[in-house]
Parts: sequence; structure tokens; C-alpha cells
Amino acid sequence: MPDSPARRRVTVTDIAAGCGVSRSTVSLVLRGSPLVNADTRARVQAEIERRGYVYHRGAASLRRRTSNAVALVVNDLSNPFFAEFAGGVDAALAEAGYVLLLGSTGESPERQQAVLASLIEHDPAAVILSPAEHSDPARLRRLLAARMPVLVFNRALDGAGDDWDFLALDNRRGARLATEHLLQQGHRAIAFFGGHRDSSSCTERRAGYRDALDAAGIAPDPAWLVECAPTRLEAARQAGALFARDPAPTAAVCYNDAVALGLASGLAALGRRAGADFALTGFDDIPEASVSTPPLTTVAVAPRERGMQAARLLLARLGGDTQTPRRTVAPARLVVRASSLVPHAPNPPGDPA
Amino acid sequence: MPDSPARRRVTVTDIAAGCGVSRSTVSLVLRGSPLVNADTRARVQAEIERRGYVYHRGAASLRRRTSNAVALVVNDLSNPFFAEFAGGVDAALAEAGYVLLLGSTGESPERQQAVLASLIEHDPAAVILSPAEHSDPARLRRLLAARMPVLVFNRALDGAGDDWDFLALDNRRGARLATEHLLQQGHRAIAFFGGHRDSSSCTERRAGYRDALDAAGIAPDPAWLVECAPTRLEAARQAGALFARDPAPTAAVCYNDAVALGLASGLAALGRRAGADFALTGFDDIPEASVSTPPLTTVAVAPRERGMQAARLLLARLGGDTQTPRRTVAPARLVVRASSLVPHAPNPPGDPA
DNA sequence: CTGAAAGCGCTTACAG
DNA sequence: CTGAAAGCGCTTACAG
Repeated sequence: MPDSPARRRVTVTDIAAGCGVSRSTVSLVLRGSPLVNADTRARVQAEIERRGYVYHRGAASLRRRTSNAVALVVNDLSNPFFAEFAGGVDAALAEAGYVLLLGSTGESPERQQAVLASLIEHDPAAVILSPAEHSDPARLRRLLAARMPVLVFNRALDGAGDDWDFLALDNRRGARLATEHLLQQGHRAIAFFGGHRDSSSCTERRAGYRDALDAAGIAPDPAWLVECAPTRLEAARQAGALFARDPAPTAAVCYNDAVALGLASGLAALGRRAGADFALTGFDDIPEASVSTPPLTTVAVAPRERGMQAARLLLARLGGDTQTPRRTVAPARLVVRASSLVPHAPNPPGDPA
Repeated sequence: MPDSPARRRVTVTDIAAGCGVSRSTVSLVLRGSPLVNADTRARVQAEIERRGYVYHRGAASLRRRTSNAVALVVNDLSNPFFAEFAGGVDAALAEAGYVLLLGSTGESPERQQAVLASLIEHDPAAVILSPAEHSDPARLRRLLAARMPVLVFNRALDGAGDDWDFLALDNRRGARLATEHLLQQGHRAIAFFGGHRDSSSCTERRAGYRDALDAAGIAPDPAWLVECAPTRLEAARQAGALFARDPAPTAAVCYNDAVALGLASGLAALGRRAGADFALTGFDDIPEASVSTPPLTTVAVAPRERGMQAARLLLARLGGDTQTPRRTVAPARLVVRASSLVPHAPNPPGDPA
């Protein structure tokens, strides 16, 4: 029996008629109410099965004014960091019976407004937003207002209001751990390489770097701070900047893994070998980090776990939680691999000090 | 003016009342009808802006019986292949004003049924499914029936019916290209390493491998076919199986990149070096492929482009396209890197032939 | 060009 | 325990 694609949809009315009960009763069965007689319930369920009835959640949501969708907006799924994060959100939502509406901005604030505007027309119960760089908090607020719980991930949105949740990565502590690790290898001249000063995560990571140097009594040379776009290519191009001054740094804390991998190939082009005569660390622990040459010492932020955490936090808000603080900082963990294991004598031979 | 979270939703009725027109007129303005007087339209639009009205697409879809959502079900966003694919789908949908409903199966046919059941309650206009291994076509068909256009990606679903679209990767041709490349390097004893015989993509890749050997007049030794789960770890463990017989293969076409990378480390553990004394190729061109040691020769399938292609094909179906054939095979392209550039003399020294 | 009325598929008091 | 009626927010003929 071939189905006609244009056939009429099966509704509660059809099910009700099909087994001689009212639509109310069918509705109660659908929602699992204990008020319905077991026999009646069984008859209704059989009819539902027989007719291949599909619940129309849009109609139900309209009537009940509820929603079981959550909107997620990320920069770009091609970035494994966001793909993992989205995977975690999806897993936690599915477990709770929610459905994921996904959009991406490609780091454009304009597309971000458009994508969010389109998603909220679908009436999500909550929104998870990993903001594009240079987002305008006021415009976002105008769009999302206080319609639904909102969780901002990863990038602070200043002035977005204190009724939105914020899940931050511990950028500062992560960078401090990486820097301390290099200090323990005996390095004293340690650069911070990559990222843009005006990005909040870069500022925070630099602060952690400075914390560690301060604690070790080292005043960072301004020449140790090298900016570059957070891409592999740019990092490779900027490698030379590390060696403009003498003495040059012997190690670098990189803004993220992409930058660290780029720097590694940039060093190779300059006849130096990361992990052999120059120590470096990354940030993120992307999949490549463990298989690159040398494997990359980095700071793991467990994006998948962050996604599950973000989703669960919002689901708790929907459940009426008002206890949890609005700002959560997720832990960062140092993963030591070969790229940083280049010991540097604290007092190089020939140094009289 | 702090918004009360529980405040009543602004509806077309409010907008109509707010500027003294009927709801019909507001609706016409919303849908961009040319029937409305320019003045009236401007007044309505101003009121919409002023009140922060958000279109309730669910209500509109209910009334109009249309939908602008497309459901996508993949195995796992942690797999960059699917993340890229999803990114492509998202990009093409957003461009067309559609919204993406995402679900994942984790390769479990049970979860696949549950996830699809949940997604179709949201009444998507179309479904893109990258089936979990061991999917049951009959069960899927019972769920999705002919309710909406369906596109199956990557894995054939035998007996799913010929009204569903199928977007296949050119597994056979891809594997043939890889094998021909190794033949050109002078290899004669070439293994096919990894994957499970019962997976359709493995069968197809093996067929392409055989095509190339056949054309070169080589009868593959059965010992050259090594099965293993398509993971890095399993591949590393199975590396020894390649050298069980003498003479052993000098090169291997691997089922995919994960397997190839695993084999490379398995070889290292056996004192052999991929790209130096053993040639190998992968499949997929995952991001790690270009940064591994040695960089991996592989077959690129451009998952992001496949995602855009899948979405566009379905959008065309929704637009009434009945011309495009149901089965589309996407091209595969050989990317040559160092792992396969191990020349092997056609007549090794000491061989009298 | 604009308005009154019906209806998409569901749920929820309210009677019985 | 079950049914009749109203209504969620929108759109669509149909009058005017």
C-alpha cells in the first residue's frame, strides 16, 4: 500500500473517532495521564499505532505555551571545539527529551542577529549562545530580551545584564598552569604568542601568563608579547617575531592549539624544532594536538562536557532553579606532551650570575 | 524598564489593536503582501518594532501546514566528518531561510529511532539521515513513511524505497585512485587494511581497490585483506597482521584516515616507519591527516560541500523538483602527501624475473 | 485595500 | 473516568 505523499495528516480527532472516544481522552492518553481507564488507554494506543499517528508538538506547544526546543548558536561547526560543544549540548538535551535548534554565525555579528531572529521565531524554551567576536550586547538584548533563559558561553558579553547565565572557561588559570609548567622546565624568557589583545579570552590568558611570571619574580619583556590572528597560517608567518630581539625567548605559551601548531611549522621554516630546541604549549586540546609532531602540551577544556554542563544548567533554570549562581567557571587542565619538554638550564653555561 | 519574564506574549492582535487595523492586515504585512497600503504597512511595521513583536512560526505553520525546519540526524558531532557535513547543511539551510533541527545517534539504531521520532514531532519539512550502522530500513520507513522528503547520506539503506534520495560518496573510485597511486610508485603487493566487510562503504572501497589491481593484472592475495574496527586503536593493534606472510605487502590502502593513523603508529611499534619503508593511504582527509607524521595521502570527500549539496537537493525537492535522479554520487579526490611516497622498485634487486 | 469568521491540531478547565 | 467547548497565534478565503 503505497502512501500518497499528499494524504491528510492523522490527528487526535481521527484517533478519537477510530476508537469511539473523545479527543480529550486521546489527549490524556498521549500525555500519559493516570485518569484514563486501562482498557480505554490500550484501545487508544492500538489505534495510534495502527494509524501511524505523529504527535504535533507545535500545536501542543501553542496551546500549552511550552516548548521543548533549545536553540544553540555557535561560530562554526568546522571548528572541533564548537562541534564538540554542540555534541555535548545535543547529548544532554536528548537525554532530557529536548530537541536542538542549531545555528551558526561564522563570527559575524550581523549573521548572529539574523540567525537568532530566525531561531526565536521557533519559540525555543532557552537559548545557548557562544557569541561572535564584536557582538553588540545591547542589540542581542533587544532581540532576546527576557523572553527565555539565555546562557552565554565562552566569551563575556559585557552589559548583557545579570539575568543571563555565563559559562566561562578558566582561561586565566589554564594559561597560568601552562606558564608555570614552562618555568618548571627552567625557562625564564617565555613569550605569550598569538591572539588579539581585544578578545576577552586572549586578555584572560595573558593575565594568567603574567600571574605565573609575577609569582616567579620575572618582569615580562614587552617584546615577548606577540599578537597574531588565531589561525595556523598567521602563526606560522609570525614565528620570526619571537627572535627579533636578543636574548630571544626559549619558550612560548600560545593563545591556542591552532596558533601553537602554526608556530611549530613556522619554527621549522626557521631551522628550529619545537619540542627540541624551543618549548611551547597550546590551549584547547583539539584532536590534532595529540598526533602532531611533536605532540602538543596544551590546556584541556573538555568542550563536550561544557556543552552538557551548559544544557543542564539551562534545563535547571527551566525547572525553576534560581539558586545556581549566574556565572560559572569551568576548570582547565594541563595536558603535558612532548612539545614543552625542552629543559632549559636556569643558569646557562657561561653565565656568571 | 526591566522586563517581567512572565509577561504576556505580544501577538498580531496586540499589533492590530495598537494601530487600529485588523489582524488580517497585520498578517498581510508580516507576509509581505503587496495588497496593503504603504501608509498602513509603515504604521504596522513601526508598531511591530515598538512592541518587540516576534512572529510565532509554529502558529503560522500550523495554520498554513508548512514548515521551514529541516531535521538532520548524524552519528556524532565529535567526528569531524559529520561536524563538517552538519556545518554544510546548516549553511545551505540558513541561506534559504530554513532552520536546522539536529539529532545524533551515536551509531545506535535504537537511539536513531528515538531521535527521529522526537524530531518528526516538530514537523520538519524534510529529513537528512546519515544512518547508523545496522539500521533497519523497514523500521525507519514505518517512522518516516512518505510524510516528507528524505535524503539518506553516506550509507546505503537497502530496501528503503526509491522515493528517498541517496547521496553517496564515490567510495569505489576513491579507493581505486589510491590504489593506482601506490601502483604507480612501483608497489605490487598492496594490502587493503581495516574496516568491516559487512559495512557498505568498506565493500565499495574494497571493490575499487580490486578494480585497480585487476587492471594492473595483479591477483590480490587473500592475506592482503585485513579487517579491523575503524578506530585508531584497533588499527594499531592489527598492524602485525600485515606481516604474517612472506613476502609481506609493501603498501596498504587503508579503510579511512583513523585506521591509517592507527596503522602508522602500529608500524612504528614494529620498528617500521610509514612513509619511509611502508607506503599507506587513508580516506576522508580529516584535519589530522595534513599534520600527522608523516602527512597522510588520502581521499578527500569534502564533507562540508556534501552537506550543502544534501540540503540543496532536498530544498529543490520541496520546490517541486522531480527531475534530479534519486541517487547522486559525490566525487572523491586523491590528496597526495608524504605517507604514500615510498617508491618500490618493480623488480627488486636479486629478483631474477 | 480592509475586516469578520473559521480553522490548523492540540489541551484544559468544567460538567457530568 | 469521559465529553463539549473554548482558545493558543496565526492565515485564508470571502465580503465589502
